[in-house]
Amino acid sequence: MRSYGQLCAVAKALDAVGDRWTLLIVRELLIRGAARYTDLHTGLPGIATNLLAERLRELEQSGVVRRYDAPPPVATALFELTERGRDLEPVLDALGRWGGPLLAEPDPAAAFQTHWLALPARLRLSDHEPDRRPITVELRTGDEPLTLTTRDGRIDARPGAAETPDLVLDGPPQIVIGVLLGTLEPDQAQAHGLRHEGDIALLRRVQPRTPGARPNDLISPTVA
Amino acid sequence: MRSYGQLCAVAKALDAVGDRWTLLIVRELLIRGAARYTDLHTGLPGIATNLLAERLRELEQSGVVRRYDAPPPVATALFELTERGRDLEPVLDALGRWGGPLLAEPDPAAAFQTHWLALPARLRLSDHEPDRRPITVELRTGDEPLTLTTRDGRIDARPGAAETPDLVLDGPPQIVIGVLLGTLEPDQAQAHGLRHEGDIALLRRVQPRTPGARPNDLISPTVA
DNA sequence: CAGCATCCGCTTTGATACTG
DNA sequence: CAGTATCAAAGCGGATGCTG
Repeated sequence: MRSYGQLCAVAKALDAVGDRWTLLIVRELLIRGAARYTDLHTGLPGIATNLLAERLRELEQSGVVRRYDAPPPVATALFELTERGRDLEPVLDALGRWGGPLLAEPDPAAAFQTHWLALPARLRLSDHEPDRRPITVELRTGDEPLTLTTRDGRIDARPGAAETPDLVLDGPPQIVIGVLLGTLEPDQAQAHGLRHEGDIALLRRVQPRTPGARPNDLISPTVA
Repeated sequence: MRSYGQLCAVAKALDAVGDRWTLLIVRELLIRGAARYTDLHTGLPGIATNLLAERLRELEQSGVVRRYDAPPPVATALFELTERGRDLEPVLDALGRWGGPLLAEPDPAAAFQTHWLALPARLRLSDHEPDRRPITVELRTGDEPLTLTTRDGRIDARPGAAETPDLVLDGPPQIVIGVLLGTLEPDQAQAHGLRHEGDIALLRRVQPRTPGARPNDLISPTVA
């Protein structure tokens, strides 16, 4: 992109990561750690392959992304964030918090991939009772299951099913997101297609405590 | 802009404010409060006038900006952020913190306007001794002076000179920024053109205490 | 003058095809 | 798998003109 040419920290940041797709590439790398080109391409539905290649080059150039050859027997190129790149997490966090309410608008054409939930899960959920036995929540709401586990007061998110989940949530993505973030009450969520197995009361242990999210905020009137 | 079409809070946020210039328009409105079209245009050097008009329309559409007619005798249109728009402040804050180190690269072509300092001043400086007499710092480093004053532990920034400043800083923008944020030691700053009148020791009262910014971080080796 | 709209050349993006 | 090549469409930047 052409530089804004302004001696301003915000403008300089946007010079580096303000291009179309760039921050979503960072999102993918924050979620996945190291990733292959193909992983990034499938995690960013809609991106043109030449753009992905060009953005990765620019991000490498600006010190946000590191590219390296995976050791044998993998023998493929991998991309990962540098420390400077991981420093973008607060930017993604702020954008995600601001954008959260926008998920309420029904958008039937929107793509959804379960691993996208890993970022809000790590940034916005936590374990309020870290001294009790760890718990495992399995989400079934997209292309693959996602498993959340508590560890040291924080939440880990990993793709795949859990062996012995304490709670399984199954339903439309918007509803699962809403019930996880506490913007949708469980009974409301069930009316919108949420199904669960296990102890739904465990949710309170990980939901954000911060007020500010009013109940049903995430669900627009047309849905609710 | 074309939507990313992804059910992800970050992608939705970028759908709304990811367009070129959009977040810089929000920056101007965060700094200025209410602003006229012409104020925005001069505060955003390089933007095409039709783009500014189009972005303002989009921001109004998405509930970020409110447009209204100023009461007589002003009789001009004013733009200001809605509450939803002011909620973008953490996004600008995160971007600015990440972009701060990029200001170190010398960029002779870059434009600079003093009022841009008002945002980092409010977000990153504070008064660590709010019970003492308020202080006033005048910055002379761009198109117009900027005056910082302490109030209730926070920092107000207003354009214009101070009547009786406790400290006046004068010098190149990068140097003044560095010395304010504490990434440049006063003696180093003086070697790079900083001049001051008054009590330079007052700086410690408002500089960020957060570590993380290492001395001279803001000044690249080629400058320092 | 403030607040745009129009026009035009240039750059960026998106979609698809192709390659080592 | 990991891209490059190609080309049409959309977006942007700059200049200019219009309107209250």
